[in-house]
Amino acid sequence: MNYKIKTKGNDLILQIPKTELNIIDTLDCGQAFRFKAIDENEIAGIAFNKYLHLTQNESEITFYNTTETDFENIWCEFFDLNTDYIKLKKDFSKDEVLKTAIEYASGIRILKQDSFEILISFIISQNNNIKRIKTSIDKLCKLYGNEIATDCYTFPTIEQLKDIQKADISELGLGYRDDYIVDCVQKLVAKEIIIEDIANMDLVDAKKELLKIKGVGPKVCDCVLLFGFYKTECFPIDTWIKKVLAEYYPNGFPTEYNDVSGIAQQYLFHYMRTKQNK
DNA sequence: CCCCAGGGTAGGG
DNA sequence: CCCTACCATGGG
Repeated sequence: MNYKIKTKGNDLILQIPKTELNIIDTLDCGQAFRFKAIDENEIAGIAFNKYLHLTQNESEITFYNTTETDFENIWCEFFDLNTDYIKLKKDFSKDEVLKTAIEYASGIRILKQDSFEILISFIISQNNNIKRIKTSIDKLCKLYGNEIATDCYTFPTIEQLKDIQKADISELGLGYRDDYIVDCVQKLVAKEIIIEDIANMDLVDAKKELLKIKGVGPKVCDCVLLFGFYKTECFPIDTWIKKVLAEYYPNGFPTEYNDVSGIAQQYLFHYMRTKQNK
């Protein structure tokens, strides 16, 4: 990690340019669903069973009530701080479209999130919109997670969800995705799929495992592998990326980025989805 | 009323 | 292999 940290009372300060980690763009660009922006430079939410409250200026991020131990054990990896995004973005910027998307939101990084949380979240995401995905996940956490602060709930564990039936989660408003969540939990509880093992599999086997779950197709599978297992060669193609490919890459996405195309994908996704409103 | 959303399944050709 | 109707729900 090339960035300096210091403590200030109970808070921890990370010295990093906003162009290398923008907390709002990163936490609220559709890869995570549990953070809410408070204003332009402030955001809070829950990840890895911890409540995280951040503010930011051009050169520093303040992690409120955060120990150095938690930073080193959790947040350093969570924000992918050991990857050189300056080099990545330099390579990406040889491509004009990517260059535009990166200039639009250069502080996006891929979050290394909990694989079970990502699996459930992206099953919910199918043919759905981000606002509604967040609402459903919030309800799931409130119903089955632990309250770690006032009205702040952890994402439930497999154990906490092990007995759920379709009727139990009808209030989440998932529609037909009820069955998919139940099927997923049941396969994990039965150890038909062992989620920890997927991290050590090659891509072909990992995909084969995830595709056993109802409601997991190629796109959800790629999202789970990218956001939940940091398989950066996975390039999820949703409705927005379909538009990107149709509009800007009629001859296909450049193969030279194959091993990190998933990271490039996130800049393109965010650009395409939000450029009109900014 | 319409269309759309970080798509997938089942069923038919 | 490909194609497509259908799938609940809420936001715009």
